[in-house]
Amino acid sequence: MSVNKLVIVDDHPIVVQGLSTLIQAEEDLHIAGTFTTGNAFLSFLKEAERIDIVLLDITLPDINGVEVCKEIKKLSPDTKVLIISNHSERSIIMQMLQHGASGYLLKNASSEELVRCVHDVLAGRIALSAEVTAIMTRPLQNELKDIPHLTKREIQVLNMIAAGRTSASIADELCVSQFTVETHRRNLMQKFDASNTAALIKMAAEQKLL
Amino acid sequence: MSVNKLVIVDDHPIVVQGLSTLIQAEEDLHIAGTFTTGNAFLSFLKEAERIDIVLLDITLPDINGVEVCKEIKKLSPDTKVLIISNHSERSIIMQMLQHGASGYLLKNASSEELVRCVHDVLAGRIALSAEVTAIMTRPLQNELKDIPHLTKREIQVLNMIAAGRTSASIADELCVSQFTVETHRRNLMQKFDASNTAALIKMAAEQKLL
DNA sequence: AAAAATATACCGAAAAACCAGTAGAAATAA
DNA sequence: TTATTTCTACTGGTTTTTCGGTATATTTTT
Repeated sequence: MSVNKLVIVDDHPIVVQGLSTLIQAEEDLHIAGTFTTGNAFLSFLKEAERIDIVLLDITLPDINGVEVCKEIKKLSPDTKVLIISNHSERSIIMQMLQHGASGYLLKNASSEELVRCVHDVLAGRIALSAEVTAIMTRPLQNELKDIPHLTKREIQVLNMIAAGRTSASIADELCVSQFTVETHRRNLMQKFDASNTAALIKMAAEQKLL
Repeated sequence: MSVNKLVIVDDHPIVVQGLSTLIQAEEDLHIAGTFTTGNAFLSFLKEAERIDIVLLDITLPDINGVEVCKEIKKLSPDTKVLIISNHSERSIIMQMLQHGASGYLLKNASSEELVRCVHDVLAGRIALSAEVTAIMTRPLQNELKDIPHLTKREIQVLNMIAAGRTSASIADELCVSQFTVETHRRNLMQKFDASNTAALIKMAAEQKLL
C-alpha cells in the first residue's frame, strides 16, 4: 500500500494537534504539512509535489473555505478535500460539496469516523460522517412559499427575459407579436407578485426557475 | 438480520425487471412493490406499512422525481430514497440530495455497485456510484467568470433594484439624486456585462449576491 | 502628496417597459 | 361536449429605463 500525502488546514492548534495524532497512527498516511491560514496553504500547494488529501476547516482567518476548496480543485484537481468543520447547516454542507469537496465531518466526529472518512475519500468515494448524513437526509421543514404554476411558454419567455432580451426581440424569435410577449411578461409579474422585471427575475431565481 | 422492504418506481419495464432480479438475489431485501408512476407509488405509500427504501427514477410519466422525493420524505421521513437515473448533470444530482435522497446511481452502474449502494443507504449512509462521485468531485469549469468587485453602495442599490424599486424611489430613500442611482445602475450593468436590469439581476442571483 | 476608486450629479433623446383594459383561437381537461 | 386554461393579439397612454455624454467632491490607497 502506497503512502498518501495529507495536509491539515485549520487555525485551531488543538484541532490540528488532535488530527495529527490520529493521522500519525495510520501507517498509510503521511502528514506533508499543517497550515493555519488558507493562503499559506495555497502558496505551499503551488510549489508542492502531489498532495493526496487536505483536511480543511471552513472558517479560516484570511479566506473562506469555499474559496480555498475552489482553488485546490483548480490547482490540483486530483487532490481530495475533506471538510472538517463546526458548521452543521445543510446549506453549507451542500455548498462545499458543490465546490468539489469529497467529504464533510463535524468536529465532534469520532476518531474512527475520521479515519474511515479519510480512507473512503482516498478510495475515491464521497464520505460524510453519520451526523452529517443525518442532516442531509432529514426532511426539509424549509417549505418555501408555494411556487406559482407557470406554463411552458411562460417559462420560455421568463428565461429569455432573464437573458436580457427585449420583448421585441423575444417576439421575433418566437414568431409571435410583441404584444403577446408583453402579455406573458405581465402575467408572469402578476403570478410572482412582482412590480417589475427586476423583481420578477429575483423571484424566479429564488425559486431556481432560471 | 431483518428483512428490508424495498420498492421500485420506474416507468421502464426492462429496468424494473433488471432491478428486481438483482434485488431478489439478496436475502435481506424484499420487494414490497413496483410502480411505473409517481402518483401510483405515493398512493401506495400512504396506505402501506413501513417501507425501508425506494429505488426511484427521476423521469416519470406523471410527476417529477423531485416532487416524489419530497413527498416521500414528508409522508415517511425514515424511508430512504435511492435515485436511479440517466441524468448525469451535477445540478440534478445536487437537487435530489438537496431534497432528501440518500443516494444516486446512474443506470449504467454495475450490479455490484447497485447492491453496495442499497446496503450503504439502508445502513444510514449516503451512497453515490463511482461515476456519480466522479461527477460530483471533478472541478467546475463554470467558475470561470470572476465576480466583479462591487462597492457597498452598489450592493445596496442592486438589492433595492432587485426588490422591484424604481430609480426614483431608491434615490428618495437614500437621499440622493435620481441621476446618482441611475449612474450606479449603469455601472452595475457594465460590471456584469448585462444589457438591462433583468440580465443584471439574473447575474447577481447566480453569484448569490442578493 | 499624488493617484485611484467611490459616490455624487446633470442633460437630452430614444427605447423599452408598464398599465388597464379587451378578446378570439387553440389546446386540454372534466 | 362543455369548460377551462393557455396562447395569442390589440389600443392607447404613462412611466421608467437605457444610452451618450460630462463632471466634481470625497474617500481610500499607494
